[in-house]
Amino acid sequence: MEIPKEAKLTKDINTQLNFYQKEDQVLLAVDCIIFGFDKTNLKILLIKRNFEPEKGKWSLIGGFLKKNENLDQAAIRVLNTLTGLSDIYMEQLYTYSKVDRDPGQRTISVAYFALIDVDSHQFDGIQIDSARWFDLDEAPELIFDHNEMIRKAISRLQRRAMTMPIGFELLPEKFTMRQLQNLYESILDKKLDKRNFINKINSLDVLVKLDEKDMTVSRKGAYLYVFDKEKYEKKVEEDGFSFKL
Amino acid sequence: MEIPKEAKLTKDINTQLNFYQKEDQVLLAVDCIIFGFDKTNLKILLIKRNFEPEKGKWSLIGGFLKKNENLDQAAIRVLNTLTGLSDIYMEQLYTYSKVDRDPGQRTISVAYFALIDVDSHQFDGIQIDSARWFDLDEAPELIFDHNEMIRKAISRLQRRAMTMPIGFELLPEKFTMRQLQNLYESILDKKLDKRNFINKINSLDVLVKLDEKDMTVSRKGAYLYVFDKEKYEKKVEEDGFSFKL
DNA sequence: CCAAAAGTGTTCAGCCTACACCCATGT
DNA sequence: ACATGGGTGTAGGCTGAACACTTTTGG
Repeated sequence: MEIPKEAKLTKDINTQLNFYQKEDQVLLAVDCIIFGFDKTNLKILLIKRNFEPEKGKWSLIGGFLKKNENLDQAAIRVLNTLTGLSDIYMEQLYTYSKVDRDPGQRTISVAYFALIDVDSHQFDGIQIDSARWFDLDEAPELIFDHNEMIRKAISRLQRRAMTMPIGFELLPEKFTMRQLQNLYESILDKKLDKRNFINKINSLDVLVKLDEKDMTVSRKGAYLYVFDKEKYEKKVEEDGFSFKL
Repeated sequence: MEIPKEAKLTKDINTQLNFYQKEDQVLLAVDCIIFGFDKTNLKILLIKRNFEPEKGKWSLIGGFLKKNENLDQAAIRVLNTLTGLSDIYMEQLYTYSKVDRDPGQRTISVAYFALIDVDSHQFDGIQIDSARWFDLDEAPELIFDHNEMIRKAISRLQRRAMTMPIGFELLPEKFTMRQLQNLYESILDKKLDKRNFINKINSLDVLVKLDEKDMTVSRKGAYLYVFDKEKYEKKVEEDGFSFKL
């Protein structure tokens, strides 16, 4: 293995581009957009920074990639360290690299987004007192390019919602049709027709209706459903849903 | 601006994660998946490496991010340096970070993909004699995780093709319906019905039929079309196409 | 006159959309 | 008895999919 430690002139352009230049090493950060659903609204988790730069401002949670882990692992570690959460759906979103995005130092940041059910994870371990859930439309101004990250995360989430029922991650195990519809309305940011929605969901044939009712919201009570994980996964592989709403 | 140069113990977990640790800096590479269309088939451009590691094997073109540029710029620079091409559609795809993906050194790679019309860019400047176009299905085994990158690029391209007519980038200025259909068939990897395809394209109302014919392929000749850039851009903003095929 | 590609419409089925009334229950 | 949310079905329009024959002209 030959790794030139310094650039040298060469006519071999092919090689030229591949020099290992110590000075071109950078810090790689991971920032997490954490979407939560509380049975009514979609929210994101933000923290108030208690360190420089931008101390006191709101931001996404984040950390740096370590030498001995990959990005997925770093994202999981960051999420876990700051919130105590583990075993959470996470997906890489996009890599942000504007030269001056962090005024303090050259940092490239890989954004991830996570989906969780707010109530099931009572933050046994919310490690940060300065963390708070915000409704999507009332999120504050964030540091650096974090607002841009959130915008992109929302549009990715919207696309995901059309391709597959996201519910697994964002809903409690048992949930009502109304809650599922609330979730979709939050994600897509529009009202949906109750009957059409239910028909659509039922036609996908991935839910199981229980004999149990949720009596907390209405007098009449609403039937609870669970995902049929097996049917769901099979369906994802075969057709991959389409799901126009 | 305070940037601790070394980690120190602290109870403030919020800060702990954000230490600037020199040792955790990494090299950031950019790899480009270059799709080309030659009026009949979709291809990708690969080079034979003439440097270690993996000298002699086929790979994507790539290079390292420099301190004073962002990733988009690095991708453009890499593409331009190696092929002479400029002013090309490029889009960030995904960031690959397996710890041992490059056995030589810890490298994280951001994959980009580019779309070009093979014939319009006769590689005035193909700087690399060892570069070659491959049909999608006959691409060789590549180094590292480059095959995985290509798979992801193809599926992204397929999704793009459904959201908007990709044609601008991959076709010459004037093209026939058959060529456009060939393009879509290559991307989606399936045969399409001629009449349905034409009806669909026409209903989008973004093409202009010229009085000119391409006589090179058939006795009868086929009408040439150009994109109506204005209508196209307007449409992308308003509806954003949908485009089921 | 034949080979090769271009061009052109219609029918059917499935899916999305819009829409309104009764039900069950706790207070 | 009433207020609140839960639950249910149908008709019309649009869009995607399947499908075959005629036209043109160089050789």
